[in-house]
Amino acid sequence: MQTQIPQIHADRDHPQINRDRLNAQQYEAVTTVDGAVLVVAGAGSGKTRTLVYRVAHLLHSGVPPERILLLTFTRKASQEMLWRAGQLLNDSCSRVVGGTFHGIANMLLRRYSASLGFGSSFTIIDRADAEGIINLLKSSLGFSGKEKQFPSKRVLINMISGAVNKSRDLEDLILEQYGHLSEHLDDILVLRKHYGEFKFDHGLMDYDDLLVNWKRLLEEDPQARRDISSRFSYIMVDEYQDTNLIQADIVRLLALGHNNVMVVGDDSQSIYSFRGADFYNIMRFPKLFENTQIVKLEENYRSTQPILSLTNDIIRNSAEKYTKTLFSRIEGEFVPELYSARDEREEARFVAATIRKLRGEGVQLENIAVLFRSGFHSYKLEVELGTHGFDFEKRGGLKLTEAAHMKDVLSFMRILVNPKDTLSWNRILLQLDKVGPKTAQKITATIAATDDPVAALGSYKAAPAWKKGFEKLTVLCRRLLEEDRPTAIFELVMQYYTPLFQQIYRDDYPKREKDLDQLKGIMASYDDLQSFIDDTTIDPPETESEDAHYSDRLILSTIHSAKGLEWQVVFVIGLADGRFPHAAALAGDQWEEERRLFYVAATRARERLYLCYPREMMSTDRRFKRVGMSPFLRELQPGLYRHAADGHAADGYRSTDEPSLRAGKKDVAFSIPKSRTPKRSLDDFSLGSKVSHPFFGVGIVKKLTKPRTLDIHFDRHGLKSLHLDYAKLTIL
DNA sequence: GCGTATCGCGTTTTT
DNA sequence: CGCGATACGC
Repeated sequence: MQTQIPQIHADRDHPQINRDRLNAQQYEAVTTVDGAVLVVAGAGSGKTRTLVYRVAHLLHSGVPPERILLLTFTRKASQEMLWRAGQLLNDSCSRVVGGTFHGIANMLLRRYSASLGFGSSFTIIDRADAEGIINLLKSSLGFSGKEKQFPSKRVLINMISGAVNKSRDLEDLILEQYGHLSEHLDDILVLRKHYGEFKFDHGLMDYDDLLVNWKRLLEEDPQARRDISSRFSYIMVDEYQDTNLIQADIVRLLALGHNNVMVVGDDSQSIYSFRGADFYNIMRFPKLFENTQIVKLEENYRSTQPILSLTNDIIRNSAEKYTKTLFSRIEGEFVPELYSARDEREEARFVAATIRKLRGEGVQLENIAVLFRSGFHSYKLEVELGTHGFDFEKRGGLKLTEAAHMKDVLSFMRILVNPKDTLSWNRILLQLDKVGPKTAQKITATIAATDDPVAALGSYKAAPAWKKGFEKLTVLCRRLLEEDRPTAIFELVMQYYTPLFQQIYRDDYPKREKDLDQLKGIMASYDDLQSFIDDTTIDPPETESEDAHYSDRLILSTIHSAKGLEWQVVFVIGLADGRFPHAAALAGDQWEEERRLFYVAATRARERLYLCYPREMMSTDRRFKRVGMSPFLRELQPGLYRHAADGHAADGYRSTDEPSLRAGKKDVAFSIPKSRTPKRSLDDFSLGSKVSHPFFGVGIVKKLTKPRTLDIHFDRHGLKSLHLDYAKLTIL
């Protein structure tokens, strides 16, 4: 390992680069202008900084800004980077093209729509549209009987989100994530086929379609490919471990003419495989591009050494290809603390009390974050913080535009942009009193069959019960067609929608009203509807409370939403068995991903890290159930953390029933499933043997069917066909 | 057949 | 809280 930072005095570059420090590896990455570069960088090792400096360097070397393409995970990230690069150059980087794969895809597809065989009026759908699609598909296909157990919505959300793509097929996904649902595979395949047709007929595009069509454009239209790859002669990709195979292909195709690609990533921070991301893209990169230069960044500039020692231990067992040993020269006497709480409420109290103490020591609230695996894990804490008067902001969970009332309003904008958008028509019609799924379906079918939806709407004969409301809608649509200013459209829609809104959400409409106000503000900054619609689906705005500019607030966030960020103090809560890793995570790849998720959480901390878990949690039948600490905590070496010294905390811990912690490494094998596929053989199960499944409960083995599949009759759930590699079965 | 009110139950992660 | 099942009313 290198022991000294070679200080680069970049005199031959520009003076601004001098001000900040770059180590030798970063400098190498920044200044390599030609050819493919893979930067494998650990957490907190200056990935962003490397990209920022590279943009600055390219511009300084005379590369025209519009020839640089910066692809990041969120649009915010690219804006932030370009802003920083601009600071470095005392200049603006606004002409550098930066954004997400999906955002850039959208931009290009609008421009080249002619050569792709679909009209330019398409609307983009997200997971919140899944329900509407399911309803329309179900009624038009007449799925019958079986749909009680039919996991259509979950699976459909996966399709929309791009977890299913050409390279990672639906069948694999079902087996991996819904092993016990494999009996529905045929139904799901039928659903998928019709879903594809449905989208095409109604000008809808999901996340995967954006990428697939971008790739098609590059592959099938040589002229477009040449245009695009000569337009962007320097490609940079951040968070490369979160790209899927289609994205990797797009990068390859983009660089076909020049090979100037730099990707930055960390295989041990790959946490998005459920969405189709494949971190092997990092391993494949050198094969894709000849003479790839590999740069490793191993110094961590974020965390103190005690924190780093612990986080290194978290990933010690995971099988990573690019082994990095992170080190830090930031000293710190604070050793990460483990707090074992009696229950969730006490865990919340500990967090609140510790935060209060930290504030007393002068730590600003905005420098503290509480992270957790799933959105609802913070409910108890939110209550607790509320009573203590702490101001907090929650990240993760529903996006602003995914809320029902937002979708309602946006539907009007969407039909104006894309009159074929049956999904939005359906939503609008459902708002009417006495109009349900069936009626809405009939009307949308009529509308879809004509070229002039509004005329069709006008001549549709309404039943007396909902005639009045329907006529109002027709009038609104006519008036909307005469407007093209977004703000005017918003006003018209609100005039119509407000009474309905107050009726539909009469219990809590005041709260939702604020969101609508916010939408008005956002719309005012656009002058055409199309780009407004695209932006809000691809990159939904955050929900903002009234005092958004008052920034001294605690952050509560899912770990996924905390990616790439850092705080002085980080609490990770809910580190209990069954909660983290998520109960449905299977041994093997999914288990490893959960471990990396924990790694990502812990590496967000600069100075202080608190790991907390409750020993008792509410289980499904409203009873309290004792739970142990997360297996990921149990496998840590005891010397790397200490127990929170806070009053009753220590006592609470001593009395627990978890000897494995004190015993340390010795007991590790006990709690961790053998990694990769736990090969259990069929021989272990004989006909008639009694087994237990975490969800279905107790059952009897009835039949051995396919190679590794069992038919089991469960007392409470009937006959299920389970795959040995995926179902968590215990022999009783 | 369709729409609506109500109760009870379970909640992964998201560009 | 949001969603599914269920019962009731037109």
